[in-house]
Amino acid sequence: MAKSKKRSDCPVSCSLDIWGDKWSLLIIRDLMTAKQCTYGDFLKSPEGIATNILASRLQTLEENKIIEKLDHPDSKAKVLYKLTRKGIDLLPIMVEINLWAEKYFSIPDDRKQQLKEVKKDKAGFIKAFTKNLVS
Amino acid sequence: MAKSKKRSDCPVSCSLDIWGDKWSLLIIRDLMTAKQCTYGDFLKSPEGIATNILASRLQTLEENKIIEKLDHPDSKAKVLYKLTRKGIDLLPIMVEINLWAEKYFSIPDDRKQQLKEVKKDKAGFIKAFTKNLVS
DNA sequence: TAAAATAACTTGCATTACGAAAGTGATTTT
DNA sequence: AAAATCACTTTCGTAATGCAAGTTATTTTA
Repeated sequence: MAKSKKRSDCPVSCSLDIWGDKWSLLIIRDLMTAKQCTYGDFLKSPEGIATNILASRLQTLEENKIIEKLDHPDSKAKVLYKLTRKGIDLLPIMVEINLWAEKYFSIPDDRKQQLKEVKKDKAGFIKAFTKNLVS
Repeated sequence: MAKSKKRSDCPVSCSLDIWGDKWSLLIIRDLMTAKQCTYGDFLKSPEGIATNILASRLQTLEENKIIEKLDHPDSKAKVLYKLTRKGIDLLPIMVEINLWAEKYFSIPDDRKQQLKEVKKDKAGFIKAFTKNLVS
């Protein structure tokens, strides 16, 4: 896979160069909800990512230090993926995406419930959630 | 262009179905900084979007009510694009992207200056900036 | 302990999207 | 009246996507 050079110095452009596609943020979403995922876990998500696309995105995200690979404690056949601090710091973006989507789409009830908490104290939620992911 | 059906009920997935690509958020960025843009204005941005891609993205964003077309007051040959309220409400996401990028990339000095203000009072900044865009 | 299953990918191939360049038609300027 | 501008559209080569099947290493089952 060719390394795409950055299109400009704009922070938005630089960010999109890494995770600006239809799949990367879903991988990151999975890692925020589950903390650690195997390759197979990602495949179970409802959007149904193809195996080759998943492998390609995991590689790009790893190259950009958004995620990292770990040995699975129980089995040499499995691999664990988790967010780095850089990846965890995407949480505020993820939260705002959820809030925007809640305003303009109909979203699942369990998500709505969680967002109720978020709106009560956004900074507090981010801090607590981040702390949980970091540990 | 085929209308892509949504991949799941996840708010993140639904959002990415609309603007999850390398260009859409750059168009939105341009509209946030300039308030109104012509087709030619978008082409002037440093990332260098191709004309056919621009036309395609503008159409998708318009279909999804993120932007709208206006008649140009000075000329029948020109078209003005601006954000709808739904598009303006992407501002918090845009702000968080900028903050994340500032932390992990080196970004232009003028952007850094603006982000200093943001960090002083995020909610206040969003409110004021939104008000400016809405008017 | 040999065979089947699981896990994490990789490969092949058809379809779709992207990107660069040139072209079109409606205005607008010279 | 001719040239330029504006907002696209078209063409076409290349790259990315998506589906299915295949591969290799490791585990589990019979």
